[in-house]
Amino acid sequence: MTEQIQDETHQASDGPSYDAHALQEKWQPVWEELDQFRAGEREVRPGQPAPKRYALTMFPYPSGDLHMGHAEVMALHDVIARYWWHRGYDVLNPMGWDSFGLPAENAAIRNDEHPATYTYGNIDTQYQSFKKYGVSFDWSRRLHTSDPEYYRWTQWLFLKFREHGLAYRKNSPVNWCPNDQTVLANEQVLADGTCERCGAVVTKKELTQWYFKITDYAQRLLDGLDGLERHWPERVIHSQRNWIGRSEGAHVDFDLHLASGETRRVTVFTTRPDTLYGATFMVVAADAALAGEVVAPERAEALASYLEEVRKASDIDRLATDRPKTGVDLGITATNPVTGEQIPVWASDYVLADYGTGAIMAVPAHDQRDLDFAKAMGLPVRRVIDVPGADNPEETYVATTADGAYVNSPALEGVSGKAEGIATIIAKLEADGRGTGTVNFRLRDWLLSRQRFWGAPIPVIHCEKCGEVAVPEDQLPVRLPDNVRGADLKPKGVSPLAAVADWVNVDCPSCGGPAQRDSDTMDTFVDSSWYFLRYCSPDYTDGPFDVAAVREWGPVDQYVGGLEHAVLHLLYSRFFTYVLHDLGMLDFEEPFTRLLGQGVVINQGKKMSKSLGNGVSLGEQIDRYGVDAVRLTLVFASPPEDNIDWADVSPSGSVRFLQRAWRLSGDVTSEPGVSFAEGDVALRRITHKTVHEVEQLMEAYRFNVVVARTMELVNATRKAVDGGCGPADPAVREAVEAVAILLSLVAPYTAEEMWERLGHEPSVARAGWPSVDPALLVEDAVTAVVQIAGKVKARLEVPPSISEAELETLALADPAVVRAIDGREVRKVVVRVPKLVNIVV
RNA sequence: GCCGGGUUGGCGGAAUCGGUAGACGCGGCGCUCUCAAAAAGCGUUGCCCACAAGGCGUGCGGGUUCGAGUCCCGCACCCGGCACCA
Repeated sequence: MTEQIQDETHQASDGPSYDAHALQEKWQPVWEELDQFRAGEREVRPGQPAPKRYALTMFPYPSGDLHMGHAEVMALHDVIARYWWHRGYDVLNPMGWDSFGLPAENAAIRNDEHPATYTYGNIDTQYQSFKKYGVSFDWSRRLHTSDPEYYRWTQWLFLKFREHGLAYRKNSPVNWCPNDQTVLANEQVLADGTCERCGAVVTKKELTQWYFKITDYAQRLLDGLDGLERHWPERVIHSQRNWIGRSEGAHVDFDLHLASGETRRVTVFTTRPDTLYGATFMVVAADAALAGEVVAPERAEALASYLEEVRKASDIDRLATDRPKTGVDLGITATNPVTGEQIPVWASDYVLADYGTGAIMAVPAHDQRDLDFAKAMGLPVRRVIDVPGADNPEETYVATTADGAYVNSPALEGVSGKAEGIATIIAKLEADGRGTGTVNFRLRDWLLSRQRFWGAPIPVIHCEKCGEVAVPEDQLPVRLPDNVRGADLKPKGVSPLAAVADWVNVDCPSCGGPAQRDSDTMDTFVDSSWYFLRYCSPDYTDGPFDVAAVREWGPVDQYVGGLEHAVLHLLYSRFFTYVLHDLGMLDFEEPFTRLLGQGVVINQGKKMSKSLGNGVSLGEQIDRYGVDAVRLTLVFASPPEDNIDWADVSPSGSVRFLQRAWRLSGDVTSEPGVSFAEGDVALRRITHKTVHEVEQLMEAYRFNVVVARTMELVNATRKAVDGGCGPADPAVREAVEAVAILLSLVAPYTAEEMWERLGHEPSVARAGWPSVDPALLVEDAVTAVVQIAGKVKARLEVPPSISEAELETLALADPAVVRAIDGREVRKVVVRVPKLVNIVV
C-alpha cells in the first residue's frame, strides 16, 4: 500500500512541479523571520489601533508528540484566526502547555527521573511540530502551567479564593482512584463510576481535603448559560444544566423523638411538598452522621452492620438503579408536621448523604423509590393524589406522579394542579414555621486537593499553634522540590511531597514555630481555569494578569476545543471568571463568548487506540501528503463538530486539489496590479460570489463548505483559462489571487507559494481580504423551474427582472409543460419571480 | 427512566426564510496520453426502466401546503447528558 504514496506530492510531467515538502522547507524560515502574527501591534492607520479579537484553542497536555486530534483542532481554529487577520483585526492567538499532570509523573517513575524532564522534552517536540504545522500563533506569549512564574499565580489565586471564603477544607468521604492513588473531583468520575483518566473503578475514602465553593455560584453559572445559547454547542449547555441540576422544592422540618426522650428537629428536602400528607415514614442516609446520632440504642448494632454492608458494596453495585431496596429501622419516630402522626424513621443507602439534607420524607404512593422501599419493608402507603385513570399504587406497585385531585389532604382541599398545590403547602409551612420554599442543586463543591507531586503545591502551612496559615504573598511561589527522582514519587496514598522532609518542614510564617507545608497539590484543572487570562500579559509580575490587558482582549471571542471537558474545564473556567469578576479583576462574567466543539478523529469507525492497532500517526500523514493536504483533509471532511473517520477521507485527493490550485498560479500571464474591472464578467461574477458566500459561511463555521466553494472557484478558473477568456484576462488574475487568499485559511504553504508565483511579496496571510463588488453579485440570467404539482417539468433561462405575467406565459408555453399538462384544466398557477412557477391541474 | 441532538446516493457530506434534493469531494465506470503502467487530463455516475418517455426517491406512518429533506403529530433506530439527586 505504500507504492502509490511516494510520488503523490510530486508531479513528474514537464514544467515546475508542486512539491509540498519543498514548500514547507522554503516558507517556514521566511515566516519565522516575518513573525507576522504578533498581537497588539496592528493599526488601521498610525496611532489608531485595529479592532481586537481573541482567538483561543485549548492548549495541549505535553504527552508525546502532537496527534491527529491536535491537528484537527488547530486546523479548524487556524481557519478562524487567519480569517480575522485577513479581515483587518488585531488577533490574539496564543498557545501554551497545560504541563502539570499525571502522565509526566508516571513517566518519571518509570524512568526514575524528575517529571520536568518528560514534560519539557515533550513540550519541545510539540513546539517543533506546531511550527511545521504552520498555525498562526503568537509564540511570544507562550506559557507553561508548570513554570514557577505561572504557578506562582495559580497559588496566589487559591489564596485569594480562600481569603474570600471560596476555598475551604473539610473532612468527608471523597472519590478515590485506587490506581492513581489520589482523590478525584465529582466531575472526574465518569457516569459508570470509573476514573476519567485511567478507567479504574473509583472508591470512597474519608479524607480532609480542600474544596472550592463552586456551589455558591450554582445559580449564576446556570443563569449565565442562557446568554450562551446559540453561541455554545447545545450539548455543552445541556450538560452543564444537567450537572448543576437545579431543583425547586421545599425544606420541611420533622421532629424526631429520640430514645433518650429528646426531640431533634431534622429538615428534609422535597420537590413535592404537596404530597406531605402522604409521608408515612422518613429515611435518612445510612452513611450520614445523623443516622448514628439518632438511632435507638437497641438498633445501633443493626445500623452498624448495615453500614458495613453498604460500604463493602462497590460503586458499580451502587449504580444499579434497579437493585432491591435495603435499609434498617432506626427504632424511633418522627412527627409529620401536617398530620401530627408518628411515623417510623429508617436508614437506607438509597438516600444520599451529600444531596439535599441527607434525609427525606418518604411518600410511597407518589414516588417510585419510596414505594419500592415501603413494599420491601412493609411500611404503610397512603394515596394523597387521586390520578384519573390510575389505580391505587399500593396494589399496582406503580407510584403515581401525575396531577390529580388532592385527597386525604385537608390543607389542599379543592386545590387543582401540582404548581398550586406546592405553592399552597409552602405558604402553610412558612406560616406555621415548619418549612420554607427552597432551591437545591446537584452540583457539589470542587475538590481540588490531589495526592500527587506534579502540580501546583497548595500554598498553606499547617502550624500546631496557629492552625492553617496562608503562605505570605511575598513567599510565592511555593516551588516544587527539584531534588526528587522517579522512585520518590511512587504513589503511596499520601502526597510524595509529604516525604520530602526539607520541603515539608518549615517555620510557621505567623509564630515562627515548627510547622508543615500542605503536601497536596492542586487539581490541574485549576491551572487551566485561568490560563486564557494570563495570555493577555504573559510576563506580568504584579499579579496573575494585567487587568488593563485583559480589559483590552477579553473575553475570548472564539474558543475551539474538544467537548470532553463539557462539565470540567468549561465549567471551572466559568466559575473562575465569575469569581474574578466579583473580586473586581474582570469586567466580564463569561470567559468564552463563542465556543466551537470539534469532533474527534477516528479510524474505521472506532476511536484510535493502541490495542485496536488502528492509530494514525500525524507525523506519517504529514510525511506522505504534506501539512497542507492533511489540514485541508481535516477541514473539508465534515462540519467541524462532527467526527472524522480517517478511513472515509482522502488526503491524496487533497493533494490533487492543491496541485490544481497551485498550477493556476503559474498560468496567470497578466501583471500584478492589473485592473480587474476590465476582466471577463462571467468569471468575475463567480469570483465575487464565491468570496461573498465564504464570508457568510465563515460566520456559521461551515468550513467544509468554504473549501467546497474554493474548489468550485478553482474549477471555474481552470475552465476560463483553458476554454474561456484565456490566461491573460485580468479576471483570471483576480480569481487566482482570490483562490490564494481563500486557500491561505487552510493550506498556508500552498497559498504562500501561489502568492509569490503571482508576483507578490510574502505574506499572503496579511494580504487582506478580496473586496466584493455588489454589482457583480447580481445575476444576468436565472434558471426558473416550472413545476406541475410540485414536480419539476421544465427549466427556463430568464432575465432576473422578468414579470410574473411574462414568466407565467413562458412557462405555460413550454413544450414539456404542455405535454405534462396533457390537456388537463389548469386550476391555479403560483409564480415566484424569477425562479419558480408551480402549476396546479 | 428523564432530558438533549440526530437519521439525505456505494462513502464523507451540500441544500437550514418551505421553492431545481444530492453542490464539492471520495470511490466506481468509460475514454485520452503511453510500448505499458503510474501520474495527469476529459466524460459519466441517486434508484427503476435497453434508450427515450416516464416513474420512484431525504429512517417509517400520517398531516398541513400550490409546493415539505425543511413545518406539525405518531413511531423506529443511532449518538450524547443525567441517573436511587427525593
